[in-house]
Amino acid sequence: MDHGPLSLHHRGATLFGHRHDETAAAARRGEIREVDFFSLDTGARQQLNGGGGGGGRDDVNIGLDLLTTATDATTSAEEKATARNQKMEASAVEGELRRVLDENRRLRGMLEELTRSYGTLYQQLLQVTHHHPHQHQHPDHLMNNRSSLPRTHLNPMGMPNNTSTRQLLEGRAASSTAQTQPDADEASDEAGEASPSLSNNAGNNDSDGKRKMSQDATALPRENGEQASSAELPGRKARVSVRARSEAPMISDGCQWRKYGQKMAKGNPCPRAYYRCTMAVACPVRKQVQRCAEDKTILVTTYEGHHNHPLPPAATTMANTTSAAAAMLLSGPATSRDGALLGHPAALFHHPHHAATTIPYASTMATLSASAPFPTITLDLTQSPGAPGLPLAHGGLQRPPVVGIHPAAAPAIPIPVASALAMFLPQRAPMAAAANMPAAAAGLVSRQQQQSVMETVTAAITADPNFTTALAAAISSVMTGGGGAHQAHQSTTPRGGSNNGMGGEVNGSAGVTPPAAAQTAAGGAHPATQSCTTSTN
DNA sequence: CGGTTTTGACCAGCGC
DNA sequence: GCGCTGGTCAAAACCG
Repeated sequence: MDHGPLSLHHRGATLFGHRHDETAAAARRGEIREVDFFSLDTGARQQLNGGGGGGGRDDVNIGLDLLTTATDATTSAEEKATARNQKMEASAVEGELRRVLDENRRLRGMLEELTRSYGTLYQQLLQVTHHHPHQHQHPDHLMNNRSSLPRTHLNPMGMPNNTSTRQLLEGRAASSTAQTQPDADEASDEAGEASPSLSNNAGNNDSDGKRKMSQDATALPRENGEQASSAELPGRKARVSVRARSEAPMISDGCQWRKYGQKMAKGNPCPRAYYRCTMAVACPVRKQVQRCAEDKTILVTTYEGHHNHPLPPAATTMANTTSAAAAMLLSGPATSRDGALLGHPAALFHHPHHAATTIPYASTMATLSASAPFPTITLDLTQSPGAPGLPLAHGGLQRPPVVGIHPAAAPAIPIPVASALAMFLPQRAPMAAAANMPAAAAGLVSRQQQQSVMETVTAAITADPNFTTALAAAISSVMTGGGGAHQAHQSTTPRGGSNNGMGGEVNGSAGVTPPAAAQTAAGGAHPATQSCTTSTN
């Protein structure tokens, strides 16, 4: 705001004057994205054209001249002085532009990066959660009672579902815990979840059933005709709440939404808006948008339901986040008690060997609230390490950011993000060993290799200011290092033959489970998330 | 004109 | 049973 015409003016000048060097350099550093560049370019041009009929362009030309004619021998001394001044000004402008560029880039890429990062993180969390033996200590019926319903809502944004992830995990878990029966059931469960819900809502009108619709609609029919057990716990639906700083009335998550209601919620002067997805007919996904009462710059978006249609790549990032978060919420110990929910992942993350490892750029708190009417996980994207309003200030670390998992009624337990990865890594080998894996497969993730991978992960994350890239690289390293075990586990899954890990998931799903495949493909189509998505799936 | 937003009304769940 | 609250519906208004 403060930059106003000046900044735009500067942008224009620099864009025209330095795009060949600075932009290229920035592009090499990965700091400038195409969208940012062109948006700025457009904005600058608009500003230039709109304000003074080409006057801005003259300034731009001056800027160009500064660079090209400053050493011109034919320039008069006066012109040289002027050029010198202008060059200094250009330098200042350049610096200002860099700052503005960076700010603009961060703002524009904020949501995408956040969602992508957290999607990845929570897929990791999901995986870790599934590693936890507690999950398999619960009887199958308990799992069904609690998890069947919510799991139909696990993909609030219709991400490539967690099917592949869960298959992977369940495969590991099955081999690690030897409790194959619940896993098999869950696997079939997931097969059902991966099935399209298109047929489900084909005859469902909004006018029929009202709230029942939102429950039944999200209780997708299983592939084998089995009905989701939504009726078992009609009042409990998984929700994923995302807190993010945004001046916009609604965060752009890649989906199309139609507002169908607005309500004044108790205790909040800001109205709560209700949206439903309009990307497909009868898509059951809904979301609520409300500003935080305490800080109106914080936008709280709560997702609920499961898309019954493929999503654009942009939407899969949020899908990854919300779905994995919901999965983490719901795939924990088969209990709705906060303490248990807390204990499960927290115990995992407080690994003595890795708890001290931190990732510099993660900056969120995840709040599990199972005591609410709906089990809700809140992803707080406002816990920025940088300045307020710049949740992903790439360079502005001020404190070790953490991911916390805690019940609503308890103080957050900060968990170093790398612990998630750390826990993800070292657990693989022990789990593999416990699962009586082939020695060759289990040996792929030896202690030393774990350490090496961990170091690689840490190095990648700490070296790259781009958290997403770093995380992708980290996870790629993880998957590369543990790929053997991974695939060995994968082969134990009911559908392991089709989904042999990472890239295989995309390819395999493309012809196996059409809707999930479409979603998976959509997710995989995201250039930046591909490595993460496919790796973790 | 079709899609979206607005807004009052309705309904269900829950606590007292 | 009653009131409160959250969630949804649906008609009217609005918009491109």
